[in-house]
Amino acid sequence: MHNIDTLKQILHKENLRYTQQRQEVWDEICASDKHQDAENIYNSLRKRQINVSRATVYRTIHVLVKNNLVRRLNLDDGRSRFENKIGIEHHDHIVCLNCRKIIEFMDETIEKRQTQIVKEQGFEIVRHVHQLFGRCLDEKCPNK
Amino acid sequence: MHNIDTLKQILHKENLRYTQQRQEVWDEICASDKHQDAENIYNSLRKRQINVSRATVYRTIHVLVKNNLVRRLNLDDGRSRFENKIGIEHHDHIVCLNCRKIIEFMDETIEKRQTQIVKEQGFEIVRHVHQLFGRCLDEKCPNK
DNA sequence: ACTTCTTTGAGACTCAATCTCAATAGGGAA
DNA sequence: TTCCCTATTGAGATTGAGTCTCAAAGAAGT
Repeated sequence: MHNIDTLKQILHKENLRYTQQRQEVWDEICASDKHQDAENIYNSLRKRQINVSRATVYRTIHVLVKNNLVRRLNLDDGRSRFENKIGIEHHDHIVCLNCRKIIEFMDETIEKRQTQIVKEQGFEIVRHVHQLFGRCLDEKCPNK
Repeated sequence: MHNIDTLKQILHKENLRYTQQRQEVWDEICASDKHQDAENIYNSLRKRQINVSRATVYRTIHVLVKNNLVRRLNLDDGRSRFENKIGIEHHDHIVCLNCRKIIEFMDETIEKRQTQIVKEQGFEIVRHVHQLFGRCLDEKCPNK
């Protein structure tokens, strides 16, 4: 399973040990296409009888984010959410303010302009945040 | 002073009373072109012998944000920052990860694409967040 | 199996932000 | 002006996401 190798590789690079808990946290993030927060990840693991502490969940996430296996999302609701980055195309997010549905988008024109703007300002870009908040027209959304 | 009228107007609309504390918080946000957090605002007022509590600072900010006199910025550093919106052109932000310098930018092309994308996805846009994080080339930046 | 050094878990702690509630103060009516 | 009603304020308690501590458990080389 490639997930095991990916993890082992970055742990080795960081001089960290390969442990069951770290593997479980990484698996949990990969297993879901939802944008889970730390508490969700913790609960999902506990529900599956996997013993991991909150502290370990948070600590593992840090390592994964630092090494670009995982992206941290801040959707202005007070907690971070996480998504697997491995084998996933870059994208940004549209969020429904009513039902919290998340849609991914990616626009070449915006990406290019962005790079251009940062260069003009004499910056070396590291990352960007681009989120569109609105109301969706979904039937099931409390909006309608 | 137009700031007084602007505030009185929205307070009236919200069935809230015009108070000295609310005026002081609003003045403080208008007085600075920095992107201050709530604690900064609170401290600036205290330093000027103005008695306001933290609770009142936070409560007032909510009203100002809700009524579009103030914009809340979340720059991923754990606390909100605020900027006056009255008489200010729309813009987004570039942030230096080293010195935390903030530069404002605005790009018509991006704004248009954004609106288009949201429409395509069947959303009604309410607001957006667009932030570019990187490293600046400023002499004084701990980066160099 | 031994040793060394890392990791883990439980719960204490931090910090921004919110809430509580008694005391204070707008502001309309008379 | 004074009265009255209700909103607002301030001090401190509380919340909640996230971090830290430290003793016990575990990885991994020898």
